[in-house]
Amino acid sequence: MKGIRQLAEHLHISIGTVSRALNGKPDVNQETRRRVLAAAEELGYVANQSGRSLRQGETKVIGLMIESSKETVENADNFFLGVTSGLQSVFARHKLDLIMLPCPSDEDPHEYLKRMVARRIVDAMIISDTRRVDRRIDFLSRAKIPFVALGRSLSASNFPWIDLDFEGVADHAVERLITLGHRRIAITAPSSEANLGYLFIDSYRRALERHDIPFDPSLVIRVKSSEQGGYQAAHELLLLEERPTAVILIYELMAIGLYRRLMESGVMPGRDLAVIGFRDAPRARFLQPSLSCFRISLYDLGVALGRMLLANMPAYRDFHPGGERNIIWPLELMPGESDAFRVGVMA
Amino acid sequence: MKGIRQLAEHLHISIGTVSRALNGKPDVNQETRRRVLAAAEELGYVANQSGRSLRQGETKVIGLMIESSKETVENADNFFLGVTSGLQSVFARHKLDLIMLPCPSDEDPHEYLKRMVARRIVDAMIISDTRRVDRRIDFLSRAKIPFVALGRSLSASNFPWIDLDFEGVADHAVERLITLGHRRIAITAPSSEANLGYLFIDSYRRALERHDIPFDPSLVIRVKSSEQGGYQAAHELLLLEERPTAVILIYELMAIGLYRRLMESGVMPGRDLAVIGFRDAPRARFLQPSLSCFRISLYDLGVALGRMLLANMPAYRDFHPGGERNIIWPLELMPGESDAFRVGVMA
DNA sequence: CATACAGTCGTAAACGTTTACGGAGTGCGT
DNA sequence: ACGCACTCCGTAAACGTTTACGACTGTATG
Repeated sequence: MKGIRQLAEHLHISIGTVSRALNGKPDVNQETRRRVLAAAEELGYVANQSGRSLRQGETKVIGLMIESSKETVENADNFFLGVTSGLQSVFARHKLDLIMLPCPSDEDPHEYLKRMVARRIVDAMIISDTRRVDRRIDFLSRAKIPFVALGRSLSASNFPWIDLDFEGVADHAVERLITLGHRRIAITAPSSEANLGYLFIDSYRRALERHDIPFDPSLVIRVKSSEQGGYQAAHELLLLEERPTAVILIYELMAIGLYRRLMESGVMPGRDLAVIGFRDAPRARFLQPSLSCFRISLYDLGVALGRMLLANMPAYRDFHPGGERNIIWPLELMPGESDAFRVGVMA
Repeated sequence: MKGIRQLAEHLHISIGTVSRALNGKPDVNQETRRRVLAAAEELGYVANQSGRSLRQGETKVIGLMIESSKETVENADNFFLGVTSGLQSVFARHKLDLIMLPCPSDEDPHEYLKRMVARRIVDAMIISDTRRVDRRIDFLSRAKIPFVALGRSLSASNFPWIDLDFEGVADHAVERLITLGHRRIAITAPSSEANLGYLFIDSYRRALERHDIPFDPSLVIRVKSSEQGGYQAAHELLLLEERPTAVILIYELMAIGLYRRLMESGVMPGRDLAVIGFRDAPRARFLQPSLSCFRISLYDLGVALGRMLLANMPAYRDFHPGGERNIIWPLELMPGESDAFRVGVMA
């Protein structure tokens, strides 16, 4: 099957009518439409996207840009795939397809994005891993390409984004640990320039100060968000002269390495050191001890992202009216064994 | 910047010349080309992909289809992102872009693939998670769409694929465990219909029989390839009347749940039960006990996949001559603590 | 001096769609 | 008999490129 022309010839009708029939336009006879659809099905005809989008000026494809930097590869995990299903459930209703655009690690994300957008491969964009200052946001705003960002940024004052509630997590975690008697609480932060690190630490600092606990920079451990990073974090914790009694992890799989390094020194997580983690709670439940973890529903997050994006696309705005332009995505604590003790009680 | 026409007008030359200059065609004056390139850079012109691919009949885009089924989401992990970097390093040299096509979980993979291919969004395909019988392979072969599969299949007799050396892994693992004194060796298999499970078990069975150990179906544990699946696998192992002394895991993160369940019953992995795993060795090293793991270089695998694909694309064949049409991808054992004991010695 | 040829560029067709426009046919009321 | 509204369909232009072809120079060759 070559194109709509062959299909039209096969049916002995004009190509215009075939197109209208396939696209559900009103002015076509019921019977004709039936025949066209049947023939298309039979011959396996599907409209060539290049021709269509050239004519219409839109591609019906949404891009989800992800960075395959070394660090992201190590911890991206099921994160994006989880979000993807939520996104697709929203897009499917509008016959929009979602593709993932992995930015090569040796290419500047901003250049990559520009290329993809300029080539008109997608109509709209979802970007992630936003930097503190992120040129992509200015670019997309200026170019008037609909987009949403997964992650806040200082770059533009007003653009649509959803971000995880890092502040809430840090705050909640600190409060909880303090209630359990902890006063010396360490925290891990990513070594990258992603914005989330700053927010996480800031909120941690504020929560501490609310309880008159002075902020100690040596308790902020900058390591990679991976098993290896967890191992290294534990290593650094053990070297501190005054050892903390609790640690907050920014990524749950770090607990694997952390646990190991601790045990190598005879320190038992969940008894000698409290641990609280972040993100994938189902997984955290199976650690030993199970990790107290702030859970996030990736599917729902995807749905929200999709809705917000459509609200910013003129062609779909009516289906997804208003809604907030920014969302701080809440997380839910799933208590585990890793912090289930009071300081000084067992010691 | 609208299109090539505006660019041409701005330069006071014809649109044909502009196109030739940009595309490096020979019959254009050095000085003219310089001016065109400069103007394009300045005005930020990038060719509209729809127009280009409509004319040329190719999109310069390669699709990597991944399934976001529940199970894949849970264990896909960094696997695809790792492969992706290898693929991109190959494609970059030919100005090909890679996009990931996540098949929605509620859509038939075959239908999804057909849609994507018919819409001409991509020139070629890399498919993964091949089924034992996989209609996608017949379809792509018949439609003459260049493709490679990550995973064998029984579907077509002769198509390009690369597959992990499941047989080698199972074989090697069994041999190793037998050398260490084990006679009763369990193994996990995915509950899905992916082909890898069959190969894995088949080879395991053959290796056993080579040593005159009868195959015991109750030692094949069908669980999900996730932490949860590992937990359940351990649970089932503990219920067996004659408990095995070793287990082979098809996915390394299963060890988390497995370890936990074992310890809950006072069984120490690496002392009371030997464990060997599969795939991501850096991560496995940080488990406690560290997991003996068959390592796989995702980047190199991506490079090989990319090369094989290009060898099957007429336009690029000359750059990537011959090469094997099928590759069994070797894996390397990284010994850990999880199987470092001899049966009966410590008991 | 005629011819050939290389170098450079403009012209226009083609790729596969969608869609504005208008025309053919029908039924109905005047 | 005529106009009108309505339904359905065909025609052709347009989207932004690439590229075959031919035209036009200037230079070398016979």
